Amino acid sequence: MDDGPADLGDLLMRAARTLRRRWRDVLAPWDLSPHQARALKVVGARDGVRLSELAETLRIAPRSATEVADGLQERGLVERTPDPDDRRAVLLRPTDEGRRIRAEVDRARSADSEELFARLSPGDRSTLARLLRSLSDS
Amino acid sequence: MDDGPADLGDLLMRAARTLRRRWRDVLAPWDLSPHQARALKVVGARDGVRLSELAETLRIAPRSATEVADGLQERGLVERTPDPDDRRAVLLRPTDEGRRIRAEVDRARSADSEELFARLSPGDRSTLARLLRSLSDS
DNA sequence: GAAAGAAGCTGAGGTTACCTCACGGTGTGG
DNA sequence: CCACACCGTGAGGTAACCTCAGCTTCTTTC
Repeated sequence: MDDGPADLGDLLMRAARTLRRRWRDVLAPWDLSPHQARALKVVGARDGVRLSELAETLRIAPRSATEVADGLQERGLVERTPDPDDRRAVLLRPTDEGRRIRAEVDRARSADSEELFARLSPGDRSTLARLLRSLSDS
Repeated sequence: MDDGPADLGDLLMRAARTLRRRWRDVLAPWDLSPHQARALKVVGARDGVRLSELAETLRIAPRSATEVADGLQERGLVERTPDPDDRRAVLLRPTDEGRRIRAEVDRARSADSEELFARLSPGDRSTLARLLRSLSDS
């Protein structure tokens, strides 16, 4: 009942938590962790992504990217192929199944996002976008 | 350089990540995890907090609250005292040191928060507060 | 005024998602 | 061609969660 936190930081965190929880729920049917979903999206985005690129994009250590890739590969969503240009490197690319799942998840997520932000008027939404944009990163 | 994500959900997450990272940095001097800091704040808020209350406030399992409390107790920031009204229960209360640290952290955090949100005009700040509030939880 | 059950905390042990370090295979600049 | 940097991954560790079981203590119910 106390909608207490007058502090903007708290409010931002709280809203983010709501969104994160929702996203987790949205993802549940596919049994993907948020990170895996994000990785799948990255891998699907352009064709052939190096582990190191994935690590950088996800902002995790290279070793951890290996693990995320393992998880996705076990589920048959991505496959590892050698990089023809650099035999040290491995390229990740989505399988057909991976592409399909990626599309489904994308759809579900944006539908959910729509639903959440439907609480705001269009004007409010664009205001929010502007404000959040100016807060991101330095 | 790509301020790419047109999606409000992404923007919100991104802003939250910025804030979270900052908060972690702010906390670093005291070697406290975000959760510990939050717990310390809760314990300091009203005098004598049960483990179970702490768990509920932090939205973690009771067992996990025990661990958070352990951590804080090891650092000498809180102490466990038996609840006079219910001998099953344990009350957490801050030590003097705990109170001191709590105040310092509070100050540092709100200073940092100020600094971040200073990018926005006062009007924008209150608009943001309103919008975030309406997004929180259901 | 017991006896049954619920509630409070914690020990034991597991999971997840990270990490660092070391290593073998591979490119690259002097 | 050689020293060095870089790629992915095995090994092993940590932090922060979790569930389940167990002990102690209320509370309710007959």
